[in-house]
Amino acid sequence: MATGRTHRPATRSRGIPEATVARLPLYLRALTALSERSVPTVSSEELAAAAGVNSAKLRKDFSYLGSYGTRGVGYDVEYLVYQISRELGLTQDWPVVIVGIGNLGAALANYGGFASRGFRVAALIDADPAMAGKPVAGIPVQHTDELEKIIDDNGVSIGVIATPAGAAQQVCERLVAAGVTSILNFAPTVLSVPDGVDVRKVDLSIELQILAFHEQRKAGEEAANEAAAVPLAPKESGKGPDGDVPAVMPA
Amino acid sequence: MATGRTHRPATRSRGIPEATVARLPLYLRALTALSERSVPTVSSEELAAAAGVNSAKLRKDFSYLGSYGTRGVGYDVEYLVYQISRELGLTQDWPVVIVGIGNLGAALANYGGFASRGFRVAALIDADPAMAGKPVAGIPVQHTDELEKIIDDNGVSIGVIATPAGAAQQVCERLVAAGVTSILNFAPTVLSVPDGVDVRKVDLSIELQILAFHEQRKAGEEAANEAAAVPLAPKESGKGPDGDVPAVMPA
DNA sequence: TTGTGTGAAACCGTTCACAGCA
DNA sequence: TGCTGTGAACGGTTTCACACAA
Repeated sequence: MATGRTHRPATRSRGIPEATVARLPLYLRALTALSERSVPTVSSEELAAAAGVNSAKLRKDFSYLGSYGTRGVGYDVEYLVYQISRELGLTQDWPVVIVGIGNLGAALANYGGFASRGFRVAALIDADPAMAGKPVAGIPVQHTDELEKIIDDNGVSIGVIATPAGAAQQVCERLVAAGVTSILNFAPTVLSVPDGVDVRKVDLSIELQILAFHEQRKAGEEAANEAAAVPLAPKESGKGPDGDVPAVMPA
Repeated sequence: MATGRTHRPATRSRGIPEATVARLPLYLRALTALSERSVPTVSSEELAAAAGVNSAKLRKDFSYLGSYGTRGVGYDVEYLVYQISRELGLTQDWPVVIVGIGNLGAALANYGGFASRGFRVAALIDADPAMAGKPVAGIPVQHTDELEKIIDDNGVSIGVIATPAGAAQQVCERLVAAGVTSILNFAPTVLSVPDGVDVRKVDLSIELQILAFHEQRKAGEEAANEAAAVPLAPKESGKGPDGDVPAVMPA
């Protein structure tokens, strides 16, 4: 940094906790909104509220990046936007390919927030020959045969898999073999990848199931049909919500 | 349970750790696949591999549900499928509404895995009057005006928000006011909800940014242009990836 | 002998509370 | 005085390692 004498990097760069990394985009979004409203500075309290976290967590998170911020005042919005962007690697261009241009793939290609923040859809790839050449979100779909060439020509290191579950592992292997080292997986499958390749998954079905779990608990508590404090009660009698155990039983 | 004498519930039901709950759908998926292949039993090792976790974690997770499983043998697949389904609340029907039928909303409506596992798309809702009546995934889109009535008539407690960011908070408030207590949010905004309402968010842009962070780190390590072990080196000179700090600087 | 179930230890993330700087 | 930056306490999660049941 040219003029950054007052800001010593301290714990610089090595070992930002994963939980913190996952929140940086949240802070960045809140800061960008403030920046657009030309707000010059924010306190940890205000920014935390905008990002939906508590202020202690936010301050701790920022402390891993260095001592940006002025005691008694707060944080300089523009400066923080830059620092977080740089930390996340958003000051560079990330070409991305989307494989599997069904409903979801098309939605992703059209998603605006995708193209903002440094990500650029370099290509859309689908296995269906009938799709080839058809433009989606202004980008012509290319056939899977071209996958390796596309990755190579565009220097793609991030791939998005939006194929059916059955095709995902195979697509993943081709992406990795072609040089992709980060994968965002929308297919409902566990992907096996070699060391050094990052996979993040987004799974609608799993999210819904987690919600259902909590929803069921709420319903159960609400109608407190089981006596409130029964730590070790027998309650052996058949009391399933909708029948009993299925045909097959364990030994 | 009728014949479940051998399986004492132990820690039953109260307080399954959140991290465990989040993995149950993963186990369920792996078990369902085994079930379809008529595999009668699995060891923790095998199932863990299929679910992409390690076996110690899996056993610990299952221990919160009770002592299903036979020492020296493994777990009965069908029985576990049932127990996890019940724990997650998937033995009952969950009507779901999707609000915002753009590219993403349509993709969600068409997503098959959605409709499986107990979730049923009760209605599609959009603010655009031109969409009203148009069928998406075989379900006619209804106008936002009908939102409260739809929630009420169908006893909906889970809502999916796939609107633009600007509309999300307002839609959220209407859903909550109408009785929805679990929300899956695809809009890139922080939603404010009253206590007792669960929100889970899915954010493509955030996932990509997290990948970019790690990707950048890999690139930095690979080309180890900064001398390997320099814990407290000055390195003050301008060395930004693409220029230096922006115009606005902190005090 | 095999593989589950689980205390105990190690690890990570969050919250507290306050010293210290502008 | 106000708000950041951070050590220390806390709580949750993962891993270890082994007793114990089939």
